Amino acid sequence: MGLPPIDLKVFHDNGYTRRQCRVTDLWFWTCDDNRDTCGDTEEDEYTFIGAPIISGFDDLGRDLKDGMREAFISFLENRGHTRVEPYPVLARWRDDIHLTIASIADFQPHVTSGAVDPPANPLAISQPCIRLNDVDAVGRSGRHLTTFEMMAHHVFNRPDEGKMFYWMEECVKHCHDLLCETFGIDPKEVTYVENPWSGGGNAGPAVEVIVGGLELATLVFMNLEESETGDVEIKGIKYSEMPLQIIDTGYGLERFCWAAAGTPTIYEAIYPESVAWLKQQVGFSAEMFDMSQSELDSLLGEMSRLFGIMNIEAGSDGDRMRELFLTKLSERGHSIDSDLFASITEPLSKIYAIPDHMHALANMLGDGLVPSNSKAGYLARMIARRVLRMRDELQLDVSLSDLATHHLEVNYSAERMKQTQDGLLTILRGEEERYDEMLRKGNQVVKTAIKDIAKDASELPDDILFTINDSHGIAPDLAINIANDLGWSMLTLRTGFNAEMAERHAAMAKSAAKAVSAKPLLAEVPDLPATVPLYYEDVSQQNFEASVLASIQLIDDEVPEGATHGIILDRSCFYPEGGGQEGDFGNLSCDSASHSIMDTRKVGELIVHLSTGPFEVGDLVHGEIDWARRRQLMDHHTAVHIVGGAARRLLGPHIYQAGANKSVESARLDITHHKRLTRSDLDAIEALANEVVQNVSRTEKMTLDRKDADRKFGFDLYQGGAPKGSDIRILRIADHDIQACGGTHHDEPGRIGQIRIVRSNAVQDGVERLHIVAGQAAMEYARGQEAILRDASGVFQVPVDELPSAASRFFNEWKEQRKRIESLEAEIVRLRTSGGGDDMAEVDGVRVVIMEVDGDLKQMTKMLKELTLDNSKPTLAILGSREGGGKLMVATTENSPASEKFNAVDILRSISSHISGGGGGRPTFAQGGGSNPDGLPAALDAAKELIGV
RNA sequence: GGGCGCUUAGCUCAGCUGGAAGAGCGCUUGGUUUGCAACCAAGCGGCCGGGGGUUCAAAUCCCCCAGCGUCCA
Repeated sequence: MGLPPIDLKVFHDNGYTRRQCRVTDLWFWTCDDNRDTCGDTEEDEYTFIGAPIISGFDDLGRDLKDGMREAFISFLENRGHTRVEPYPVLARWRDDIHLTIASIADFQPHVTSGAVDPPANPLAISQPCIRLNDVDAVGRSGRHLTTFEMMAHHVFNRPDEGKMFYWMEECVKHCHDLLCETFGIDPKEVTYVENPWSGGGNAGPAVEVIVGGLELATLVFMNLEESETGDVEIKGIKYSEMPLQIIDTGYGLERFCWAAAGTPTIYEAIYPESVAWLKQQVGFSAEMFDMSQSELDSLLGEMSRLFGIMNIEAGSDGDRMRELFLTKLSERGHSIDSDLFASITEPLSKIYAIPDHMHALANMLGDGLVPSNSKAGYLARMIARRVLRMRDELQLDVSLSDLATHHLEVNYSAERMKQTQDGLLTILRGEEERYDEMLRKGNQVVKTAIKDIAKDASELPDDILFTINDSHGIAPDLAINIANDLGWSMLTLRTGFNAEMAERHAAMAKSAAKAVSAKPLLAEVPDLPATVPLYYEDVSQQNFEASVLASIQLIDDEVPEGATHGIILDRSCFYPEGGGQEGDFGNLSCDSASHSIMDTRKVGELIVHLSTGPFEVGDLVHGEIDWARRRQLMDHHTAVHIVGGAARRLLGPHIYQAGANKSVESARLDITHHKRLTRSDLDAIEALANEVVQNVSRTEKMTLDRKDADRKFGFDLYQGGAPKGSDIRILRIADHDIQACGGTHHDEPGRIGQIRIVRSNAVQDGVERLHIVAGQAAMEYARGQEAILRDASGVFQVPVDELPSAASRFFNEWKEQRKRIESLEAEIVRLRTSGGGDDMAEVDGVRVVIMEVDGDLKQMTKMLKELTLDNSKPTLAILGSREGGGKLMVATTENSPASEKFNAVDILRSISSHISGGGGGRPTFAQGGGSNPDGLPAALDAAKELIGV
């Protein structure tokens, strides 16, 4: 069965009745007796355009948003909710999404799974979000945004534990009171539409709150989880009730602002200064279209009302929509043709989209994101490029960083930014440079791609357009523009091409998405209590006693040579591989057996020792870890934290750990940064890191509940990835670096001794990998480097400090001498062929040179050039060499009696059998080789005979 | 994480159905010019990113590595 109807006292108390929508068939509640649609249909126009439906707000833009947000949250505070500060827009605490797409995302997965308590309960928040799914509709639909704030009240109920804060009845009442009392909305304008929600394995009843034809809020009551035996069915999937029952609401801050402002589009309500400024920069005005201002205003107002009922989404058929739109417009007394329509909406949609995109960029970069060619960074780059493209199409003479400066000034609240304004602008300048470079290269790419296409062609082959887009970043319509400018004036882009390309990308992504699941280490994971880790209590503990709980044959191929059994103990001070730190090695022994431990890994909460042999369950064993190895791993791990902190202090707040690895030989730390690091950057980081090693006497370690950890240190804690579970282990190195980390670390940084940053390389755009050696490994690295220098200086016979100059001198001399040899070889050929000796003859006015020489094909080529390139001396030259199994080359002077009389390929073919080979080439230049160098004289003799000399 | 592309003279790039390494700009010298710009002529300048393989022969085809770019998750 499906969900029962939502029938609440609050509806009846306010005179609402339940009806079925004539258009959508959905059930809804209304107090307007004349209403027979749910409010969100193709027949329901916006009622608030030019007639604000929310009262009490006179501002626009940032002030309006601030006022609206505050009104919302303080309303809920007065009703027992706790205000919670917004989370970052980069969802660093999650490994499944890059961006925060909803307020509930803040609490997934740990709070919504029940593992961790929420920061407050019930709570109120206004969470900045970014969604790029509908990016194409932004600016065109009048209401789509890539970035918005989702205002929300959330409740996490545990009825089984007697914790039931409130459910549907109270939730809808809060919502209704807020709308109709605080914001003074006429209840007749409000409809509540029943529309069950499901996604991600959960589901529940939900109510869409439609006001004035616009969906202002959604109230979701998530109390179901997917279950084969469930008794509730939604969209063909069965669900059953779950212990945690969550209220997930979402109120669109910007939509509330729009309804309060009554502007033609949402953009004018929240970015009024930017829209006005851009219009002025572009020169967008009524005169542009031969209209009076009032005519244009009236037209735009009518268009916005229409936008409300036109479902303009990404992927919808643009041509059909336009036709429909124009028809409806003319029904309302605005007869315009599609050209005029386009000339108004095209620039306008860009003027609207730019502030939205700039806001999204400010949110992302403000959170410390570095643009990149992959992952979250790519999303920022994509938005930046959209802005630049729109700017170019508007022919705006403003840089991206100028746009940002303006946006931050009029629309942004800088106290939200972790990144500095300077840092943000620097990053954007870099992005614009890249964009310019891409365009410049793109021009060249288009030029070479189309050079074989007929000038009067009307379409480009799909493959060319796909390749130009995918490999060079030039969108198909831009490629066509470029081609038009280059003289292929008939070319146009087929309608729907972009949609086809998107489909093609989707298909590619689908076929590439084959899950690579890790092979299990053990055939069967035994049901045992979690192994008690001893390595956190005392990081320097090297021995321990424990009892064997299981001894299981290893099945994975990916185990070290010799390891046969996985030993599970009740406790252990062996550190299992994790957090980029490799596992411990060592030894386990009891009275009857002793085996080496080749590696240590974690399976669930069990520490598995990879042993070279079995133990009996119940054996009491003595464990001893390979201390030199562990100590080196600790050196490297602690060093990585110190280096990361040093990089952040020197390079900026956007420095974030993007990955790390710590082995015995060295450690790697990947950091996010927008520029390549120079050696002097590395030197500075290295120097600061070593200062920390010397000056910070102790590291601080603590374990906090997740919600306390979040509150105390924020989300920069989770640099090493999103940790699981509710307890967070934290390592703090003074104020230098604070991170959640499950690795083993020195209590005293000084024990590391020294840190060297060996080199850096780019692991992807925007991510730089630092190669680090610390402690003993640093020493060994230095020794190794010195040995290399000694060996090299031994070869050159110079002191180490003269190596660079000696090497460049030798290299230059080598180049010069190579050239000298070439010219000498040519000289030898000249001498041997100038005197009229055995090597030279003449046949019908053609000089014939047949001789054996030294050298490979390349050298022989030089000689041939010497012989045949002089047009005043028509020559047939046949050279042979014994090198590499025997080589033969035949050439004639081009466009001369020699080339008319002799065919080089024929001559070569007829003599190459003597050296058991073949070859080919052009009629004036043939080359070949064989496997019988001793046949060379015979080949040359045969040639003489053939020519007749 | 996956796909695609690029790396050739100081710079920007052709050449890549394997067969004599190119163009434009810059540089040097000479010519022309009162001088400059422009123009003309000649010249200098190449481990064709690195390493392996296939082949008589690789800038060109195949594999690996490095650097860079780009599209998509």
